[in-house]
Amino acid sequence: MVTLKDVAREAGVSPKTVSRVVNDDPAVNVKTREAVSEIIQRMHYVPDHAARMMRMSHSSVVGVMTDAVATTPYSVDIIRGAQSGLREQARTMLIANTDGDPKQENEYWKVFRAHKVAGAVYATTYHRPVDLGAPDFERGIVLANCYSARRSHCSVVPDDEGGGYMQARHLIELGHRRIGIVSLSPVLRATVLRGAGYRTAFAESGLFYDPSLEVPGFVTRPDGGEDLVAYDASLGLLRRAESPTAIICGNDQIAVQVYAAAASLGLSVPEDLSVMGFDDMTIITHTLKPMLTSVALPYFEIGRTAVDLLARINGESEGPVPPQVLVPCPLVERHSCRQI
Amino acid sequence: MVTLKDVAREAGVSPKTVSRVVNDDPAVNVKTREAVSEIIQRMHYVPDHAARMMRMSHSSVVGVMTDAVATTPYSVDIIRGAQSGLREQARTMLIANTDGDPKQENEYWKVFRAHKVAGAVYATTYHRPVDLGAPDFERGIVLANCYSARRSHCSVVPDDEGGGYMQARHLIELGHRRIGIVSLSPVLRATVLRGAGYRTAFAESGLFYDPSLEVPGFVTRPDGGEDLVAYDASLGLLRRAESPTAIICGNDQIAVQVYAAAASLGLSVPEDLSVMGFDDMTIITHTLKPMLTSVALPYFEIGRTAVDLLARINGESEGPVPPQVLVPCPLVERHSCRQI
DNA sequence: GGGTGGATTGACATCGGTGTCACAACCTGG
DNA sequence: CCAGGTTGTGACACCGATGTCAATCCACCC
Repeated sequence: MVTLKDVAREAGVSPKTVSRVVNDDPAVNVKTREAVSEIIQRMHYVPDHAARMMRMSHSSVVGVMTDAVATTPYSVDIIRGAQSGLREQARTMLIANTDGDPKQENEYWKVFRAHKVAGAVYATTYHRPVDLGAPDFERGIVLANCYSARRSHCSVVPDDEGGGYMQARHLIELGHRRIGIVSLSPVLRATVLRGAGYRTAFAESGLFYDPSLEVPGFVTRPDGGEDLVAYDASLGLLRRAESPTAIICGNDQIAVQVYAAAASLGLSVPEDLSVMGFDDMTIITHTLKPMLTSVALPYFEIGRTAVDLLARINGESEGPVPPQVLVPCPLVERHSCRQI
Repeated sequence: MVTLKDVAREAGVSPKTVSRVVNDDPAVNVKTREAVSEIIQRMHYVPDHAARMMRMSHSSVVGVMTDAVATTPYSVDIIRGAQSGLREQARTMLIANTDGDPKQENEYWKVFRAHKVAGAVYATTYHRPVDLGAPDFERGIVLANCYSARRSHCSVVPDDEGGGYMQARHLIELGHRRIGIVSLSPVLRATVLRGAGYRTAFAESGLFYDPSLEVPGFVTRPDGGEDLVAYDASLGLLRRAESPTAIICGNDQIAVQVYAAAASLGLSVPEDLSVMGFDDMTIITHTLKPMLTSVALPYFEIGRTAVDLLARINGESEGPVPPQVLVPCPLVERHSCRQI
């Protein structure tokens, strides 16, 4: 390994001077700097992270702890977003996947401490409350896609209520008046929030919110798993005397089954029925025919915002540190909704 | 920060003895060990990774570099698999997402060097050849989901040929004789390999491979993007005089459109048409009605195998170091294929 | 000529662990 | 009772960087 001393010897200067060049200390003569830089290049010198970290007693690494961000495809974009932000901060990412096991979590908090990480992001697969307990970790923690019920850490979450509002309002603006809803499991926070959004949009336009037009697309089995029953649920909706002209779906998977149910009744999308998804999983939205209009979960932005917030908490960048940041869920228009 | 010395002072022993306890050195009296352990617990002492790494001049971190493992959902399982293996090795993971940009890659190879990572896994989104050039990195590198055309690094890749063989053979065993294929873009290595698999299965059973029954489900646009045209492609197949009784799909997205095309012709799956997917993306396979039989891409296993291989390269575990490991693609039976 | 001050540079201690080697205490057998 | 071995422990240097502070050089001014 090439060390600072090696470079110094080669350049005929002291190690400290090389250190100054490496760290862009302005108090170095231009000629010296150039000579040393040249030698650094030539010798492929890379400063030893461990030594630097030890001396400075903090590292340029941020820990990211997740329950199982891979389970829902695309929530992994939280990781990508975080990575993108960290790159700009010239930081790197130590990642820990705990499968939600508190024992593993504790272990990894220790690992983070051992690595003296500059802070941590705790990301979850679903938007939900978490209780971190009192992790053995003294640096800043930011929650991503989850929030602390006890408000003990600041959090970055998707604006599900706004997303629900967007879904409903877009359809209302297209002229729809009878709008069915095939929702996610009612225990999910997202379902509650989006429901609030629907109602706001309905109320704004003087529409009556008819509870019988909202049916669950997933049901919970006794064993805790979930069954997707959107096909039958939407069939029920579409067979009603006064059937809806549009259906809002709790996610894009539900939309797949709504398409199938409509097809089985000889209805075509969007001529006979407008369909609106949620999540904007391109693997589905681009695959359905016609391509599905959906409201996106801004995972990438959530990850990015989380690391930005972390930098603020650590005082490395300017700006306020709000206890919670809501990231908007943008509407992505494609071809499954039409004016009536 | 609590240091080794603090613990030593508190316990009335030398720092070296504490170090021995931390590292499970057997040459410590049981009573001493217990006393020291107790104090370590009480003081929440965590050994400083940086200091240890500096002294030992290697770290317990493995670098994982990816182009954009998040793009295809589930290929992120490579990361989960790697993590799972590393956990057993008591290692952690430094992750770098380069978006395939060689400049970023070079930057991150340096970061890996600076961190003295024990080795690196280079993972890609699609199964493809890569040319790493000569990265400025002296530790072991294992390729995951990609391979070196110049055989300069060892690799772990899915057995696409075997997967194609499984798809075809399963349908043949169910009695199908006219089998259509809606494939991926022909430029993909996966397409070529699976094609070989189909042919092997056909030949084994004395079936004639009819090229007119194979049509592409994706076409490449002039701008390099891909359009999913499986709907029309499969319509063409199904409208033929002697239409196929089963369709093999290049991936699960294609299967979605095959289902739709079949529905539009009044054909139902699997009664009138058996459909076989590839990739086993549960978000699709569990969503389609009936649920889709598919061949899984073993991303998790690929990630795990890659870090196991890395440990072998580094001599930390026993076993041979083959230049390439093929991970089988298992068939996952659901309800979209039936006996005829 | 001597003093002043800014610009550069270097000597040295230090961060928190671990390797090396010496040393004390305790056995064990002749 | 002592040589020789085993066991347990500690003193000390060192890994590779950086902070502190002092030294040196040079231009400039009175």
